[in-house]
Amino acid sequence: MTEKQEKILNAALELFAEEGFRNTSTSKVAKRAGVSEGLIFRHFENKDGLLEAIVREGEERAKHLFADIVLETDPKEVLRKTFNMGEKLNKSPETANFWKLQYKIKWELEDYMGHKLEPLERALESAFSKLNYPNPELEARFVLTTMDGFATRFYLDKGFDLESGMEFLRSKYGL
Amino acid sequence: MTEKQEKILNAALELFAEEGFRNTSTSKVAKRAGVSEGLIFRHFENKDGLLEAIVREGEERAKHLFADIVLETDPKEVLRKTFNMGEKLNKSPETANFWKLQYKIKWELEDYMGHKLEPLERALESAFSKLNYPNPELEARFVLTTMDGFATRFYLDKGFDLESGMEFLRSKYGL
Amino acid sequence: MTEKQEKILNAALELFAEEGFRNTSTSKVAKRAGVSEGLIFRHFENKDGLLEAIVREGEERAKHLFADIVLETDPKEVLRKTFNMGEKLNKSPETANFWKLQYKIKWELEDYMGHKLEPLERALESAFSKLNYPNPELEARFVLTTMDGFATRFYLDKGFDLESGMEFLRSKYGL
Amino acid sequence: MTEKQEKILNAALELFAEEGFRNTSTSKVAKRAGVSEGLIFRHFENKDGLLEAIVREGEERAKHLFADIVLETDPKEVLRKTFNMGEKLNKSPETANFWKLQYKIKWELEDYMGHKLEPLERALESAFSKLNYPNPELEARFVLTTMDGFATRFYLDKGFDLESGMEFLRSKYGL
DNA sequence: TATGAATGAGACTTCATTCAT
DNA sequence: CATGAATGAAGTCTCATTCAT
Repeated sequence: MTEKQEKILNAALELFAEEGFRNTSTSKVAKRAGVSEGLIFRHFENKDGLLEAIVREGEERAKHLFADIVLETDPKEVLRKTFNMGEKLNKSPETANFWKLQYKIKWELEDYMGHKLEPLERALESAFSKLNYPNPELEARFVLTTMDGFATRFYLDKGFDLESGMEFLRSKYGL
Repeated sequence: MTEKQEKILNAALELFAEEGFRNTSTSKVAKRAGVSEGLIFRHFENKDGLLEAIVREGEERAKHLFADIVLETDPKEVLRKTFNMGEKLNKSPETANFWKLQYKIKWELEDYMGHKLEPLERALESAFSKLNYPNPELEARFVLTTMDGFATRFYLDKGFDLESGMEFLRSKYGL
Repeated sequence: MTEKQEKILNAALELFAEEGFRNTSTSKVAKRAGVSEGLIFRHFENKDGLLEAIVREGEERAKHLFADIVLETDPKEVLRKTFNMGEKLNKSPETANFWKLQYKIKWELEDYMGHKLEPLERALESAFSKLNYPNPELEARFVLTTMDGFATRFYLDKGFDLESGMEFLRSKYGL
Repeated sequence: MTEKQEKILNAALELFAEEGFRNTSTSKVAKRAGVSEGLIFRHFENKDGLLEAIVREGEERAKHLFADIVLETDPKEVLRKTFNMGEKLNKSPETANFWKLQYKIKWELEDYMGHKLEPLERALESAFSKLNYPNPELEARFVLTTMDGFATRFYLDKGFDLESGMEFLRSKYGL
């Protein structure tokens, strides 16, 4: 990954997140990256290729984000770490932008990309099982979908306080 | 609203929902509506005007959808009716399409459109208050955001069973 | 066929014949036709669509050109008319351009388009048969391929005299 | 001519013949030659330089091809060798490709390149003169143009049998 | 009101060519 | 001699919008 490739990727990330994939022209990306438009196509083949590269990076980062949770064996700790993820999505403007884009993309691709979340779902399922919840599978899916709702709202509604939502979840699950 | 205006609006609704706003050309809309392209501009001024009209209709329909809940005074009944909304979003392919588009639009407009939900949020708040929940305001927002998460997933993940989610919520709230 | 469609077609014909299909940009065509570039695509869908339209017209004109020969029953007259075709290809600069393009296209499409010539080939075959030539089929193909060679050279070599070639053929076949 | 120069030339030859000059990018040539794109420009200056090199090689090979005929003094033998050229154009796929390209180029350059054929034309003229044909000059040009027609058709029409054409010519000239 | 031909700006993409390494 | 990243001009095509009819 050369320096200019990174510049392109970052510019694309910002612009796609700000204005959407379809709404961002490759020429805008090139301009923001300080690079000739043609270079985008040499490195990523397509405008779609750019998006793919970003999606792949999202999957990579998601893996890292989840690793700590998935490897945890103490069920309460699994829940606690899950509900702490909110902070991690919001560490820097770049990170926030990055995850916002991942959410936005889902609608442009009409693709749930649920496979990203599967390991996490299984970890939660196992935790709820250990905690003797009556229906661990549903409970796990419920928690994740709820957190998705919180994240979605967080990215769309500037006034929404993500942390208070997470705190609410913690109290619901007795943490 | 003349007959042709309706045809245009419906065609736009379908296409925007299927392929996205930016990805749908006015010429496609005209073709699907069986109408000349120019007519769109006579009636709606802009492509954006088309979208606005659709958004306005969404607000209208949302009002109707919520009216029954907002006017309810029995708190348990408020919750029950809220958790029954899932069915209403899915009555016909047209309705499903309509509400899917409303969700999709949020991301294209970067607008939470939270005001649509405000009356409902207040109704839930009041219900939770009557039921002596410790933090009715948070509880209300939590329920709505969760339902948003369920709906989002429902529209993106063909395999997702909305009704089982609603059933889950009902059991959580002892209904 | 509107007036502007014809202008586009004529401009394309001239430019494709002068500079080749691949070497001619749609913007050049539009400029020469005095028309916006987009209009080309509204009417012909593609740059290829433009070429197709021209090829179709070539087939049409070829039919007309051959009709008189194909309907002739006197074998000597069939040959005479065939060898007179040279003149017809050269009546006006436009006609010359038109047929030159048909020859040129064959190489860009890698397509012999032999079907255009089939009726003519059968007519010649029948004529040679009546004249008791030993191998009418080969004789017919030979004559046509020879004439193709003459035409090719005529279009590429400004100094080549097509009529003297035709005269030569006439004398070879005793006309 | 270094080894890499040859590789480039051969790759260009193949690709130009298969897909045409304009339709072949220098990057494709470089890839097929297994060479960096820049090297093409170091060795041939231009994309046009590549074509020129190929044309020059065509002239070289044509000289060799004709040498045997031009030096022949027996007129019948001149004709016989001329009509045997068909085989030589078709010895290997590479040779076939090479000559096909020479034909194709004529249309892209709008250049008859008749000078290549001049020595051959004079040889035929002299042969026909010795054989007392009434118009040796015309006869010679006629034969060559006819053979050109046969070759053209051979390269464009996969179903065309060149050898039967040559055989036909031989019988016409009593060989 | 309604049509659809026409436009012009801008989208994505390709490509010959240059140049630092 | 050799590479391949980088550029900039140009190419094909799309599309919202206008306008004569």
